[in-house]
Amino acid sequence: MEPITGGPAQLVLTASIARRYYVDGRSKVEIADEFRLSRFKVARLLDQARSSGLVRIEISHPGAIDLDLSARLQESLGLRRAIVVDTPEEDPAALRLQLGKAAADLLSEIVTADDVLGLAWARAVTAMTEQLTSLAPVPVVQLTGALTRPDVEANSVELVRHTARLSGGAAYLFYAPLVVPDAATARALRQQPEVAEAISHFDSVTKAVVGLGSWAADQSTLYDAMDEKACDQLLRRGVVADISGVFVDADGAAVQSRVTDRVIAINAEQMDAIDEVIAIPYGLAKVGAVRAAVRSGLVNGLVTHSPLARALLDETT
Amino acid sequence: MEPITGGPAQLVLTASIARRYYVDGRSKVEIADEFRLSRFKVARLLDQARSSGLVRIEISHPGAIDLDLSARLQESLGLRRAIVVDTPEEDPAALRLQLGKAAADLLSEIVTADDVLGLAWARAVTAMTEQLTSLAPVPVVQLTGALTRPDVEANSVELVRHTARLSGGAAYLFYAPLVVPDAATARALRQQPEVAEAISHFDSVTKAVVGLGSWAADQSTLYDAMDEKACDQLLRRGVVADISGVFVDADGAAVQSRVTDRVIAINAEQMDAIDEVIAIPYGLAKVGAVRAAVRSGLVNGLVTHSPLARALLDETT
DNA sequence: CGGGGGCCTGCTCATATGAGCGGGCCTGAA
DNA sequence: TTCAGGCCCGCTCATATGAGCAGGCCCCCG
Repeated sequence: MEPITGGPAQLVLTASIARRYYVDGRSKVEIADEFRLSRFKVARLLDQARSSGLVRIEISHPGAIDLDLSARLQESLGLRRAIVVDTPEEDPAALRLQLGKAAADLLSEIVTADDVLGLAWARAVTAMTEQLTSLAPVPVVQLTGALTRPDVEANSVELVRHTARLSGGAAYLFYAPLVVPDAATARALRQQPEVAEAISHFDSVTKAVVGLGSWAADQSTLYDAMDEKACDQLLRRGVVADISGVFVDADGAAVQSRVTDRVIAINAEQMDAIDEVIAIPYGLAKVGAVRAAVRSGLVNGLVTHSPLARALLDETT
Repeated sequence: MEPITGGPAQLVLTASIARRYYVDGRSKVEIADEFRLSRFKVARLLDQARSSGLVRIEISHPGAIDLDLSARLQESLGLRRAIVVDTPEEDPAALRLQLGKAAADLLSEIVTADDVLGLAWARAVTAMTEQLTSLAPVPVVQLTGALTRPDVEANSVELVRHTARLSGGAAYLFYAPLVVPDAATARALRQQPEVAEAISHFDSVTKAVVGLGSWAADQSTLYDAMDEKACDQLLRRGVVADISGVFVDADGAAVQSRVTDRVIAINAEQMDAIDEVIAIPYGLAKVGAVRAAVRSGLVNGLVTHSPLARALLDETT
């Protein structure tokens, strides 16, 4: 891999050839003619140049997206999409803004008129919709109930309505909380016309953007909204992440529990049927949750920031 | 050249493909299969990646030689050889040491048993021979008389003898000054058996290392050793460089003059017949001299340092 | 609504390239 | 000296690649 070449003339020759080939883009045959060598010799020198590290190839671009890291993350985790925003930012609100922009760009690029878009409630998803400036005309389906927190003004309904308006497509939205105290109430809510209507469209959703929380205090809006008993029960069942109301353990298996019945949201099976499910995680604390979500296969697209991306890659090693 | 690509997903896709192609070395067909694209699409994305600057290729190596600069210098000046040592060093003695080492490495690499080596007197050439550790067995021919200066202990005879001993080949050397007061003395000296013997071998020399001075005070050992009148005469004739006793003007034309007859050294025609003539210039003051020497076609190999190399490239632009 | 014009796509076919091979040469050991 | 081993070279032949082209699509303008 690194035995570097021989004498200085050899080195300079190799460098000249590498320049001609890689920088000037000439063919090996042309180079061979120019230097009076056989094309085989040229090919061998080029191999040598690469394997000895004499030629270094970097992939970079001026924007905020770290393409190389994105590509590596995508490949390493087997994702359909990965966008890594290169920022040292740590403030959650500022991060949401940057990731929201990247996710919005991604969404407007990949959503076509044939799609049906599903949106779950999450602050990051809200941040994305706020940055969205154009979108193919598609139906927009609300995937989860809303959580209203004192520190968050937007709610899931606004999010869906706003996106549908921008797109010009139909909106399937409803007013209901994400989690209710008991299964019976949840069942009753699901019977509500608007809710039932939205749910009936879950099967046709082709692309979705979901929230992704680590199952711990301050790492999941759902965790923070739920009673301690239920949280603990799920913890005991091995839950490490919630994907907009779908609980998964470290192996990526969806966890069913009584709590599941109290959630007004798309279920694991329905989510699994969606072609592209994108999450926008940030913060190093979410490493485990992201891994679980990706393992589950439910989430196959990520928009995140470089520190988390690096942590994910490191863990893989 | 720089219109960079479209959406983020597109960008990441392009980056992934570039990684696969350039870093992993897969073929375009393989990549096309992997990404479910036509090979044409892959080729176009790669073209785009390169032309947009997304893929950057650098040529570098850990040693002291700046390969990229060497290759560019060689190409730009149309040289057979160019070795650029990357050093900020300005002290002439230290520079000679470094360049001598590089030149020595070069010489031991390119000299084969079929060659006949010619060596002129010059401090840089002396520095080179001192660094020489191995050499194919070849005859070594002294190309010029010696100049003895109070600050230089080695002389051209030692230089040739030492090299021949190292090589194991025959040495053709003689004791004579580089320049004498009048043409008659020079003629007489050339009749001397050893001198005549060496001169008779000039025609068979295949590789030579020569000195290169800028025709000005302190920029040429020969200039400093010569009487003012002769110096001025050559200046008026447009001489800007002396190549071990061969005078050339800014256009690279060899200048004949009465002074030429007083020099005991290889002449322009003989030097021109040598396959490879290497000089080891240093110091920014020599830019013009190097250009002239290269233009003349007499010198077709350079071992120099990065500041001078850059100056030469700048002038060419 | 109808018709260019530009753009993207994948094709054909000639060319460039890679894998693997056998021959010549150099080196080191007997 | 002779011989075996390793190395470097350039060949053959199958494969990969590039240039240029024609069809289809979308968008914009009339």
